[in-house]
Amino acid sequence: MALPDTRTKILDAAERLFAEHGYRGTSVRAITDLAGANLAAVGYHFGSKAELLAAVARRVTEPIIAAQSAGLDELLARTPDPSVAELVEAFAGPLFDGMPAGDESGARTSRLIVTILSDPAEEARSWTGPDEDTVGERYLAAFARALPGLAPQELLFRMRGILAVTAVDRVEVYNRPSAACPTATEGEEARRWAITFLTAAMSAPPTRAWR
Amino acid sequence: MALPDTRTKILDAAERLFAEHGYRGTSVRAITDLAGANLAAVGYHFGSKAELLAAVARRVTEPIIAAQSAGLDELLARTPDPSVAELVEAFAGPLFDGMPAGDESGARTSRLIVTILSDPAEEARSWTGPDEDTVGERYLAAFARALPGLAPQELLFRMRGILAVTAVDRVEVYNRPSAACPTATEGEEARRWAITFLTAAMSAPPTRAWR
DNA sequence: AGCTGAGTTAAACGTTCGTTTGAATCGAAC
DNA sequence: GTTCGATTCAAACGAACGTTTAACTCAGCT
Repeated sequence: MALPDTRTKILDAAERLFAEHGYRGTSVRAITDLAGANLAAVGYHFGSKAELLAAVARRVTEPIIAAQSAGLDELLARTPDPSVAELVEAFAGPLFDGMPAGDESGARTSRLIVTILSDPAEEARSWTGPDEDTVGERYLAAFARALPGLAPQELLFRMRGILAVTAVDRVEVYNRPSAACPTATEGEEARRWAITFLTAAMSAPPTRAWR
Repeated sequence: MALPDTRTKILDAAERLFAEHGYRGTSVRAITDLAGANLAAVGYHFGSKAELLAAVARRVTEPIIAAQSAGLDELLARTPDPSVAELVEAFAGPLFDGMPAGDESGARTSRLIVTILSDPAEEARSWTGPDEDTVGERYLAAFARALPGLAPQELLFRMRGILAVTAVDRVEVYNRPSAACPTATEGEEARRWAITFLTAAMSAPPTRAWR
């Protein structure tokens, strides 16, 4: 087996530590120690700690938004008007993938996303791949067709709710004190619970106008 | 008007800065500078930065859980078996209160709660008032009666979903680039959207057992 | 006037941080 | 064998951090 080079060793260590302790709670020294690399390797390979975070974030989010995009493509190839349940599954499902079995990397990447998205450090919000916006807008349009009569702002609110439920659940799974490693069935159960929870929520009739 | 003493001036400044930049992103010097107090005042009045965070968290969360508890009391005094919609309103409503009008303090406290709850720093999770557990368990029991046939674990998942939706929505409202101050109608709209979204989600039929 | 104790102050403590430096090391090309 | 670019290394840089110290202020009391 080819041993990984320093660059990916640093990426792996940073992914783990950023997920556990956040951006500000992780020192470059802790990353290079865990990676078995020299302190200056971060500066050499990535330029700065903030650019290292951007590289970690891109590596983690790329397969997820790719799966979301592919899922929507499949759906639209089968029918021009997918149901709310199908859209929820295609959108929220990839956020749960990579999780199951003893492998803890799935839970870690989920937690990493949440940690990055909720990190108050401005460095944690500046990486912005261009693709996740377009896939979000495509789903927005599909949901708008599946939910006629729903005001655009309320639809936006509900789509944020999807991200909220999936993200916070993953954090909770990761944080639970006992049984640190969720079993495969637990991960699959959470996925199914989230789908039913969110499908019902998205399918709710529009809120009547105020007053 | 009585000018506030140093202790509350520090509490106010810390609440604002913790909400904006998180625990690790806020220095004691920044707090005392904003409060117009001396650097050593934090150590004198609170002991340490971590204990200051605990004091801020308690001051913010106490009225919210008090309102949640009072709302449940009112509900149970009226009927022994409240509906899911009533329970959602009583539980999630106080998380939206204090928000409206040009006053930005409501949005700030909401963001503070989210920032603290999601902060990876261990100091941010150690304050734990004893009351919020009991009120959570009381709502759990009430929801269990209103939703017979729902497995306890799935019910727990759904209650976490309530917190997730309300919390993340508030962050998004606070973070929006344009129109930094949400108007009263926007705050009230978000509250009503959340109630319908969450009522539908909580009322979903139980997920069928896996396989 | 003199003492007391809570509160404030400037200054410094030791530590950790992200980053930079310049030399050492290595395999491949010539 | 020598040169070269890429990589790794130990060491140090200055800045910022949380905390502590000891002197100082000042109202309230005897």
